Amino acid sequence: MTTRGGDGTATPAVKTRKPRSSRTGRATMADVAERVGISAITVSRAFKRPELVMPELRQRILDTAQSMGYVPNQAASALASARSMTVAVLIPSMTNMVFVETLAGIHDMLLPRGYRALIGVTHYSPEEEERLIRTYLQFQPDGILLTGTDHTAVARTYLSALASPTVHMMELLDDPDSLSVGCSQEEGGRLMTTHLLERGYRRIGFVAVQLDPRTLARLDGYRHALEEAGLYDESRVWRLPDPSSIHLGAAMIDRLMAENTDCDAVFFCNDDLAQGALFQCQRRGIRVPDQLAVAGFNDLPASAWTTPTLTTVATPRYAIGRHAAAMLLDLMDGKEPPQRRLDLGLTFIAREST
Amino acid sequence: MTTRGGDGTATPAVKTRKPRSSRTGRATMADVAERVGISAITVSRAFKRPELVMPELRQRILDTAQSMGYVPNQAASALASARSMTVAVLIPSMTNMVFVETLAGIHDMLLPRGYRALIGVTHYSPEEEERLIRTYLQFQPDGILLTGTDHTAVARTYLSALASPTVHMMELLDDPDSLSVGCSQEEGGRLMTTHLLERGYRRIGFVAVQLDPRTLARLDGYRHALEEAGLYDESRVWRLPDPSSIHLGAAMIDRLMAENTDCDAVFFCNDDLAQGALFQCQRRGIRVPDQLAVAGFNDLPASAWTTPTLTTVATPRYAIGRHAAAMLLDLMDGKEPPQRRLDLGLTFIAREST
DNA sequence: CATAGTGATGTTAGCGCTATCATTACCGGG
DNA sequence: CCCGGTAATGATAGCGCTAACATCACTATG
Repeated sequence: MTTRGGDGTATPAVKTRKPRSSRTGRATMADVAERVGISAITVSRAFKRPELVMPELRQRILDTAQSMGYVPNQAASALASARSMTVAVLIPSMTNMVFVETLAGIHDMLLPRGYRALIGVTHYSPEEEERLIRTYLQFQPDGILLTGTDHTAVARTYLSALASPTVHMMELLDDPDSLSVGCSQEEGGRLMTTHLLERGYRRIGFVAVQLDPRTLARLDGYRHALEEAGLYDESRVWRLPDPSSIHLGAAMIDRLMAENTDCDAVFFCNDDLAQGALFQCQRRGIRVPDQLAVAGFNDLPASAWTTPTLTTVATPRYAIGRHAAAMLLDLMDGKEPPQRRLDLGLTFIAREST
Repeated sequence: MTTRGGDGTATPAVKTRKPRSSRTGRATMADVAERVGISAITVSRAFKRPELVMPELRQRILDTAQSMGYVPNQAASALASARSMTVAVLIPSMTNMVFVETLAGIHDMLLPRGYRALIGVTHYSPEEEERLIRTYLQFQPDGILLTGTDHTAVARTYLSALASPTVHMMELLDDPDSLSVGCSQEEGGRLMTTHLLERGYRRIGFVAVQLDPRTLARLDGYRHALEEAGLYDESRVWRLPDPSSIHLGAAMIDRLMAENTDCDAVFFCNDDLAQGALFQCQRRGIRVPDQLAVAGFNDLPASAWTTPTLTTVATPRYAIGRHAAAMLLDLMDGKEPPQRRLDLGLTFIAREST
């Protein structure tokens, strides 16, 4: 007495097992197993838990698989095991070397452990980030790496509800429930400003572009340092929402000259801008640092080679990527990482431009 | 009379449906269907084929899914439909802007069509590329984008056997079975060399680094142009396997000076090197282009700002990414692309350094 | 020499979704 | 009023793999 309709299909038929090669034409685990004369699970183990299979048999399985052009199906594996071996990584930009180097650190830590990174670019927009989180959650990532700490409310809901381990990179979070690896952008801004003060500059300007949270934190550091010295002047701060570029840095020099600024030093929120500024100063015959000091942030490769070389603050982005990935690996293994908030510090680099 | 052993399990039992939330704690399609009071397949259709579901029902499904925090499981979808909606993209380097911009073009074309890119970095090694192809084939990508045309024999076997549509980027292939989008690197080398000859330079050097096929093709173009002019001299060619960098370009200037070269112009195989060379010339007081002309390749952003500005050849890498992705989309739709070999050309840019 | 232990392999069931076919309701035309 | 056609939804059966348990052969132990 089954719920199905009586005898239905005359007889269950010969159960046409036609294992050889799936729909897609690719060989399956069952095909390999049949050829070797064993069961599929042993093939699975030969790949995933080699120590459980006798060496000679294992070798025979691998050889056969190779000769049949067998490639494991990751989707089937992920479905059956509930582990995608994938980490979603969201960064604001791919044309900014800072994030690319962070990615390199992440890759170098994840790949040897068998994890793959799924990279998404948010273009500095929390809304786009939310959209990407939604998309990438479909891949059931075993972990998530996010840049920065400003996410939309909906994004936060997704992340907490689905409870994939998540680590925030670049900025540091004080919330004890969250994990973060980075450095204090505010301290970086303060460090540079203090240096400029020590060098005797008194009318220090600041150029902020993109206006992402990290840029604004640097601006805060700059402001605090100048306020403490009683030298902060809002009129020496330029805020532009445009994306950063060498071109924009050069244009800012033109603008400062046109506005007849009284600045004796300008702190650009990153090295791209500062390099553009140096190039334009050279073009216009503005003597750096005598007439105008120029400072940057991040320490890009070219900054050690411009004329004059650029004073800047080096950020440990490769290390940030590595450590964030390492922290995530701990979490994915169910281990508690040594620290939930890892400050990797900054390195101030004094060069000729100040 | 079934092949299975008689009545076996006493009665088919209550078929313990415990649908609410899967192993992973996430809501499944069945959960959403149950809540709405419909069958799972309709939920599937509401997401994938919305035109097949009545608008009000569809809205009710989407709302319910949203409220339950339902996220489709991509692995299950891929397994059932044999479509991963994923494209594997292999590039040689991520710190080289050229490839990053290619990636941007690929993304911009694929994402709106619902495809995701799985990015792999080969570090200019065909062996590493082969390894990555093997790894990424596990994801059953619906298409593959490769950089360049030199792949290992094994890699070729994988690609032809598994027959995922594949497009080669950057270089052009003459093989009518393969698809490629790019520009002629050889022509680029020839273009620049011809320009230098026209400017009156007669002792033109060439610095090749990394020694990847594209660099060597540029070198070929340089050699052919000089041979035609009867001015080729092997002693003016420097070949270094090192990765490209500003630092190396600067070091090459030192080396040329130390070797007391008679070159009146040097064609660097890319802009990074050429920029480093310009920086170092400035440092050492070598007048460019009077004393020594400097030329690059690729047209990076900074090349328009150095002192002097850099003569170079602009490569259409963003367009290459876009067109390669478009070609792949055609193939994945089963359509034959308009052309199997797409030359996007090059733009010669004369500036102050020559 | 019975027994528990260990190592190697197999059986079964089901992950969450979609292809395929089936079903149902409703429509207009002859 | 029957019929075929269409639009909307459902039932069933897997996709290819692995978790969990089962089995079997062999070894060490008292």
